[in-house]
Amino acid sequence: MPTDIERRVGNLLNSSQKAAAGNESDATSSQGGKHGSLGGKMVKPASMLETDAAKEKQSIELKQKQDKLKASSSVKEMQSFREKLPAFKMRTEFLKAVEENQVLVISGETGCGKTTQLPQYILEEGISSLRGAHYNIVCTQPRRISAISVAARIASERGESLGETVGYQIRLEALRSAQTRLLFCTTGVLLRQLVQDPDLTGVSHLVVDEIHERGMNEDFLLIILRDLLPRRPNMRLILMSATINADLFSKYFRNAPTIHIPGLTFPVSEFYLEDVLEKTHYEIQELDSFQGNSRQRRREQYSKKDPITELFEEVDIGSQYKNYSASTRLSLEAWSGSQLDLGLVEAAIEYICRHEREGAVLVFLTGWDEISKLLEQIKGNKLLGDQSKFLVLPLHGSMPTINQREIFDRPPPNKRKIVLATNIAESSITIDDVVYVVDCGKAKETSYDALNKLACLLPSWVSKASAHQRRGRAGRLQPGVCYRLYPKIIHDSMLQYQLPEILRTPLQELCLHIKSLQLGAVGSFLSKALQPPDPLAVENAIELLKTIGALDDKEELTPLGRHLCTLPVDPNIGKLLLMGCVFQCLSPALTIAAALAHRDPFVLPIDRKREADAAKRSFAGDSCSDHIALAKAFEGYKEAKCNRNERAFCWEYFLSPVTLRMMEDMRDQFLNLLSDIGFVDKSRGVSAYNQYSHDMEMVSAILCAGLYPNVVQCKRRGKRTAFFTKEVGKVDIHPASVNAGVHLFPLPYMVYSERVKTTSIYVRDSTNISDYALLLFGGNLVASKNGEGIEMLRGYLHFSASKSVLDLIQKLRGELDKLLSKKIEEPCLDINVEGKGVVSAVVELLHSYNVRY
DNA sequence: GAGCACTGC
Repeated sequence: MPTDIERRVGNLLNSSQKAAAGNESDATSSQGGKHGSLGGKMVKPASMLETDAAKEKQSIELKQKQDKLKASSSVKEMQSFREKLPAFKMRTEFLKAVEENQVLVISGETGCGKTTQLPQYILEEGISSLRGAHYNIVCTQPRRISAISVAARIASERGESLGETVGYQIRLEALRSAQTRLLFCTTGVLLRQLVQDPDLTGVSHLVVDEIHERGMNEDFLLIILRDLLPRRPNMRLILMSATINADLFSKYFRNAPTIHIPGLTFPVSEFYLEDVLEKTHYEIQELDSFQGNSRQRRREQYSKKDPITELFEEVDIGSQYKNYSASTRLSLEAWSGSQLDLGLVEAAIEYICRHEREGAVLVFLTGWDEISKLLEQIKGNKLLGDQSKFLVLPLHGSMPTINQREIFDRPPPNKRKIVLATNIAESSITIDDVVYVVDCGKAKETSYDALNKLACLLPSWVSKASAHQRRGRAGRLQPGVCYRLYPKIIHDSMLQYQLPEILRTPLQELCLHIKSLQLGAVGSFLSKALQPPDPLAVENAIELLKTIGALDDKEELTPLGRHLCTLPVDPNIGKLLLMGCVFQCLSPALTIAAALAHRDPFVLPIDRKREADAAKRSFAGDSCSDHIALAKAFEGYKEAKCNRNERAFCWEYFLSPVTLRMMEDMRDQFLNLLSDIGFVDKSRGVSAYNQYSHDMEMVSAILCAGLYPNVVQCKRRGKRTAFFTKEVGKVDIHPASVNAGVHLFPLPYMVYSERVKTTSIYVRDSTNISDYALLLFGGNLVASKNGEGIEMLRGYLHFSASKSVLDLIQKLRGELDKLLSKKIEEPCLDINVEGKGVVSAVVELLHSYNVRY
């Protein structure tokens, strides 16, 4: 480091200490924190504030309105449709059970009407018996789309407009009013509401739908509810599950009674691999170990086969399949459970198109790569490649086709629609005209390796429940057929249900949420779960929260931790937001936080991926940062929007307009929350918080502050760079990153937000940062044992420099930490006044980096 | 040197 920098920083530091001493008397006072604000628009029934007389009046009005609507012809027509649903036969029994039991478990198969009818019965009955004003029914859904569509459906069945008696509330969007008595919301919204109202005082009936999916939010909610019920003896809890595993939930709630409702769907016949081979005469070729990509082969040999696939390899094909043709038996011998044979998929589709009646085909594949390859293969197929007869559409969460109407529309006559999808089509997207399903039987699934602190995303066999759900996608409007491209023996040995999400993901955000709801010690709280997570996974989460300063040694929330609780994002991203405010990089912090918390706005087109890659790189410039690329892309979008040119802009730069709009709303939400907790004073205008928004060094520094301890060491290996992290050693930069393929980096470290094991251990997003950024904004500094440097991350990172430089940095860091903890305790403190010298010293030091490593 | 399951506050 040049000596003049050392001198200047030293001077600045000295003057800062003087400035701080002089300012002590006129330090700004704290406004205190207003935690947990949701903008005051959440479940707070107007009835709570009203007198009994007013309630009585409201109940009468509700009944009069309902009676009037019931008499209308459209509602009568709806009523006769509703009476045909299997749920209708159970109406009386259901209402009686709700009356008599605090907890009730409903299991009902698809098409039985449980989601649309049961909450509606409670509402109708309540209003009819003049209890309407006292009712406040809340029904949770795991997905935003279902909260809206179910609420809309019920409003129309009742002949009302959405937002009157029936409404919905999802993040950043609500349609409800003072008259709303039945509210559909996402589980996440209800969990946030619990911060302000831990006893759900306004709720008379709580319906938790789709609990069989075992999402993290739903499992978390169930623990809370079991503890809450004794405090709310008048509240009713109804749990709804699509599968018949109701026993598990019933037992969890002290043997709560269960009601089963049969389904009403069209029959779907099914064929397994052996039948498909007989029908198609397709011959599976043995994977030749001497040919093809040698690396691929090696990987396959190293990776142990899963137990289900192994099981099939022990089957004696000759005797097991003696009634099948010789060619089928040969194919079964050659079949590899670990590698999907796209030729087989193609053959199955071709068979359907040649021999089956009309109707759309839905193909379940695992990911982008398979969809893309199969699409290419189909293009070259003599029959299927005819674009006048076949409309082949990819359907993947990151593909631009995701919002195209074509997916849902009926194709013109004599044209067959073929959709190549991931499991997005299993529950999130419903295509009504599907008659044929081709199921490869696998899906990419996250798992969490607590020992190595490693998240994995690997293809694995789906559960029987998922296979059933996929099959059901063929029978929505008429009888259908499901072609399963795996042997029946594989199906029979699949897990009954997928492992619950709480056992498959890192738990830091959940742990922080538990602390914010004051639910006691994290470990003992989670041990009460339906299926408690691995204690090591809990320990890892708590350790991380301690490392970032959200929890103290006693596992209690620190002032920083309390701020992080109010932000509906992962704790690291929350810290990024706070540091963005403090160091006046607010705009990029909001954008980057929104993208990391929601989804990447860059789409991944199949046919133009090189161009898409180049577009992303053009935003990054020479920053070596995916995060800065995000910020720049968003800036470009905002500018284009000012010129009413955003559609063309998104098209040109491969951005998703839907994701960008969501990001805009999320930025507003974050800004409001930051203002609620005092980190932003809106009266000063946002420009006051954007002084360094275009300063790469400062933006990188707040990224470091937020994303720590997610640090990668870049080590030069000849003409290339190799990357390492503390927990897993060598990692690779994800090929979709702007840093992929860069051989040499200007700075020695990276920070990242996501590291996932797929075909290799990848860091998905990264920003190249300097050692100064890490020394000032990373973890605690510890003097090396030999006295010749500084260590971080328990000795994993080592910084050596002259003693004078190290002393200086330690001193500056000490001042910075003091300033920051004061700021965290008093969010409205102006650090440019309070710590004038410290901030300028930090800025100067971050900019002094011109030494290439 | 080569890849991007899906939700949600």
